[in-house]
Formats: sequence, C-alpha cells, structure tokens
Amino acid sequence: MPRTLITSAIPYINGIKHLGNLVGSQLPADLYARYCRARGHEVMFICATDEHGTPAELAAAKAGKPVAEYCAEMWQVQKDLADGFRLSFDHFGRSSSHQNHKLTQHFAGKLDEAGLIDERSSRQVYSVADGRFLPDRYIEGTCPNCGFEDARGDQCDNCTKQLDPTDLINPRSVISGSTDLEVRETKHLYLKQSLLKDRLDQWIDSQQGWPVLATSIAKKWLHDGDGLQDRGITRDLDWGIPVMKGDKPWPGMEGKVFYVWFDAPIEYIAGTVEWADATGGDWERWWRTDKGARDVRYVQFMGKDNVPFHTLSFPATLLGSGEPWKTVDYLKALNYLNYDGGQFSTSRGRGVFMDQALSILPADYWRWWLLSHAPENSDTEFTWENFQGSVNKDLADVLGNFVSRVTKFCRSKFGEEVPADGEWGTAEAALIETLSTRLKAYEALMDGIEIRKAAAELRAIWVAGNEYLQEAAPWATFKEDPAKAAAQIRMALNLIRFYAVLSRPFIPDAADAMLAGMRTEQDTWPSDVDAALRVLEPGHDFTVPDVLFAKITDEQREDWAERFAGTRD
RNA sequence: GGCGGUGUAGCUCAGUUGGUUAGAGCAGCGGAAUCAUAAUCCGCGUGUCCGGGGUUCAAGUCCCUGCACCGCCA
Repeated sequence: MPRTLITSAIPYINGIKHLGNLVGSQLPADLYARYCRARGHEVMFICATDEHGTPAELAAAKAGKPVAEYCAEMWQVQKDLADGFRLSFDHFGRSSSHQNHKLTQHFAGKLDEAGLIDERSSRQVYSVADGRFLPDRYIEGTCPNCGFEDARGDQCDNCTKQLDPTDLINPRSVISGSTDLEVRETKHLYLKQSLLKDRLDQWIDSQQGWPVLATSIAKKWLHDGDGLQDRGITRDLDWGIPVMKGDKPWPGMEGKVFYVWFDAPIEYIAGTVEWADATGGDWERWWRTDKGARDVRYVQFMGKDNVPFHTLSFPATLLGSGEPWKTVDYLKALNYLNYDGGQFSTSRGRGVFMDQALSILPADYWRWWLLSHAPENSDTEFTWENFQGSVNKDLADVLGNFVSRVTKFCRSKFGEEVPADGEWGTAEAALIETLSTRLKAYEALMDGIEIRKAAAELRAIWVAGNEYLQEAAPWATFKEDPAKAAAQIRMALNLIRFYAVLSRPFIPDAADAMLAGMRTEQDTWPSDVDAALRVLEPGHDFTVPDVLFAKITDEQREDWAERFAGTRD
C-alpha cells in the first residue's frame, strides 16, 4: 500500500483567512489527500496554526487577551472553519504545542552539535515603555531621505528607500507610540546556512520531478548574489519557544525564544507527534527514514511565496541535524487568487473570508469553484459573475440536474428501485469505453496534481452521462420498449454512484448525498468501469435526493458583490 | 532601482522539447429533445496570440526592444 505524507503550509493564527489563502494551500492539499485515500493509499495529512511572533502578540493585545488565550481561541475558530470546508486533516495542530517546543529545541541542539549555530551580537532598538525590543517594521519615524513622517524602520513606504531603524528621525514605537527608545546590544543565534549551501545544492539536484518553478526559485536563492545567507533564528520576545539546547539551558540565551520561521515548519513533524499522542499512532514511521519512512512519499502544498522556506530553510534544519529525517519529495506551489480586479485584502476587508463564504453557501460550491479555477500557472481572478456561472452550470445543471432527471424519471416509470429488465447494447458499450478512457485521464491528472485539468476531466465525465442519456432517450424508448428503457435507467442510476465516488475529493458533501440517495456505501475507487456500473443491482432501492445544488440567483450575486467589496483605494 | 511573473476569442483560462487550418469551458447565435433544478444534447469562432524588430524553411512557442499590469527585494 503506497504511503503518502501530505502537509499544507500552516496558516498564521492572526485572524480568519480569505479564500485566496484557502485555495493557496489547504484546499488543494485536501483534494490530494482525499484522492490518495480513495486510491487506497495510507495517508497522513497534517496542518496546524502558526502561532508565534509579534503579530500574534499585537493581535492578542488588541483583543485585550493574554496571547496564549487568544491563540487558543483563534485555533478553535480556524479549526471550525477547516471542518466547515471539509478539510480532512488527520491532525490540525498548533505550533505552540509542547511537542513542537521539544522538537524545535531538539533541532537547535543538534544543529549546534553539528557546528551550524553561531552566537552573534547586534544592536537593536529597545522600547523602554513597551519593555521590549522592537522588530524593524514596528518602529516608525520620519524618513531621512524624503521627509515622509510615517516611514517604517525597514523601508520608507513613500520613497521606497531601504532603511535601518536607527536612520529614522524622531522614531517611535508602533505598539505604544512611545518615543522613549534606545539602542541596546543583544545576542542572537544564527543558523549558518552558508555552510549547508553545497549540501542543499546537491540535495535539490537529486530531486526528481520537482516543478521547475520550485527548483528555479530555490536555485536562485542559493546562487544569486552572495548565495544563501545565515539567518537569525531567535528573537527577544516572550511568546514563543524558549531557546534551549535540546533539553538543556542555553547559557546567555535566557528569556529569548526561537524565531517563528524556525519553529513553524518543524510543526509539520510536531503535528504528527501531536496526532500520535492523541491516537496512539506511530509518528516516526512517517518522518524517520531509519524507522519506516523510507517508503513514504512526502508532498507539500504551499503558496508561491513560501517556496524558499520549504526548499531551503526547512531542509537546512533537517539536513543540518545530521539525523535521518524525511524530506520533501514533491512540492506543489500555487499562485495568488485575486478578487474582482484587485487583491484580496485582510486589512481592508476586501474579498470573501472563510467564515463569510460558509455563511452564504455550502462548502462544495466554494470547493468546486476554487479548485476548478486554482491558480496553478498564474494568478487567477475571482469574479462573482464567473462564480455564479461556473457553479450554476457545472454543479446545478450538469451534475445536479443529471441526478435529478434520472432519479425522478425512474421513480415515475419504474418506482424507487433499480429496474431489472433489458440488456445493455452498443450505446452502453460505447459509454463504458468513453468513461474508461476518461477515468484514466482523470487519474493521471490527479496523480500529477494538475488540479484545474483534473476538474475539467471530471466535468467531462459528468457530461458524458448527459450525452448518453440524450442519445439513449429512455423517455422515448419507454413508450415502445420498456425493457430497453429499464436497462438504460439502470445504467444511469449506476452512473450516479460512479460519479459520487469520482467527485468526492472535490465535492465531498454532494458525493455523500448522492451515495445516500442511492442507498449504498459502496464507494471503492473503480478499477473496472463496466463492473463499477453494475454495483447497484436490479431491485436495489433508492430515494430521490433533494436538489443537490440550488442555483445562485442574480439578486444573490449582486447582493454579495456589494457586501464583500470592502473599501477600495 | 534590482530581480521575477504575466499579457492568447466578450469572460476565466489551456497551449509539450518551435512544425500541418491556435484550443477548452462559459457567454452569444441556430437547431433537436421534453425525463429534469426553463435543466440537457447537437452545430456555429475572419482572435493584429500586447506593440516593434530579429533568428529560422517554419515562432503564440527562441533572441532583442518598447508598453501595460502584478509581485518579491530576506
């Protein structure tokens, strides 16, 4: 049995994600996980919330809550939304878990043993009023170059000049507005990625079948300019994983935590440990090549912007540890989804957010549209007209109406059971032939994680059913040859079950409704189309399901377009 | 400023290593059918493949250049 480990980039804890975030990682990962399970793979599908860092602290402060409490609440919110979208994680973890604390500290210790950690002093801005060091972008002041008054410590938004916080005139804390700032000496750990450059280079060269996008981004970072830079892996914050060398204190690093980019990817592993702790499962056979993970295929999903972390930073941690950790075999990077002529914007409230989406339509509508329009090759545009058109046509008309016309016709002519009379002829043989070809194409596309093309192929499979029905015309044959009509409808009813099985990765709820309507739990992936279309035997009873997909009306569309427009600039 | 991406039918997008009349879905137009959520099925595309040069027997596909939009700059 093939074993597939799947991770989705972990969403930041700070707030509810929009549909662009969803389709950028979690949703395609879920599609693939569901498909692999359907094909009989043993699957471990892990996601989590990314909880550390200054933005989480500030969001908690704004909400008037301790950061741990805030994160716990937001984790639950994100978990519920993931459930609402039917994201089938085996475990949805938290990067703040004690499992991740332990593993992150373990990796730091191993990297230090391998001579890959440096302690370096630097001078950073400290806010006396806030009682903390301030990251560059949390300091604002007047730009020395152009005089812009709200320049940030890393860059002036007005003249785009790159700045150092100490360049700013009249610097102030973004957090409190305090101007009581001073520059203090502080010490941090650096991961000497530069020493790993050759190993990473070789490792990337040894990868088979990575998308060129991923390889080229990785190579660019590896070779451009001065090559791969060492990176600070600690911060002067309270909220995070305390810096320790394995389970021992790290002298001189008291009160400091690991930087979020260091501990976040480790949560992929720690999340699996969380799963194991909760279920009694064995996480090492997924992650340690010396303990059974050698035959695991590891597939990562992420947004384009996350590629360097997954191709370089995280592998640097894994390879640098000197331990036999499983590294990624294939990675799927997605582009961005735009909203109606602009970007989705969390800060401006522009676009549709996960909670809002579920409040107006069931998950399957969104899953279908987002996946069938997934931004694989380039950025993609969401418009309400396109959404309404695609969903109404594909789901309501092509698929939903097929189920409706078949079951209702059968009920009125033969009753609510699979009719027994008649034999299949050449039309049915031709249909089986067509479906066999298309099924193979669909499988190949799903295996290759070509999401849009797979969706198009699935739709073509639905269309084939309507074509068959149109040609067979059981409503006409019923008049002269009821037995023939019975055979045709027996085929059509079986198509519904067949479609439910194939469609399930995309639209799990509708698929379940179709199976429930057909009163069957036989949902094995078809290996032989002819046999798969004989599963519902003569006499098998069914019920006419409720309308699977109600159409989106023009009024709804206009209302939603208005509601989610947000503030344009 | 540097780097990268994108620009193909009204809309959303495909177009392998350059090779016959540039494709799909939707929308639109015409027809068939009437079982069905006024759904389905069939037929219909004279598109400056962003502009301009160039390489080639042959370029949407390679090179140069201009324009537009969009990202990234640790």
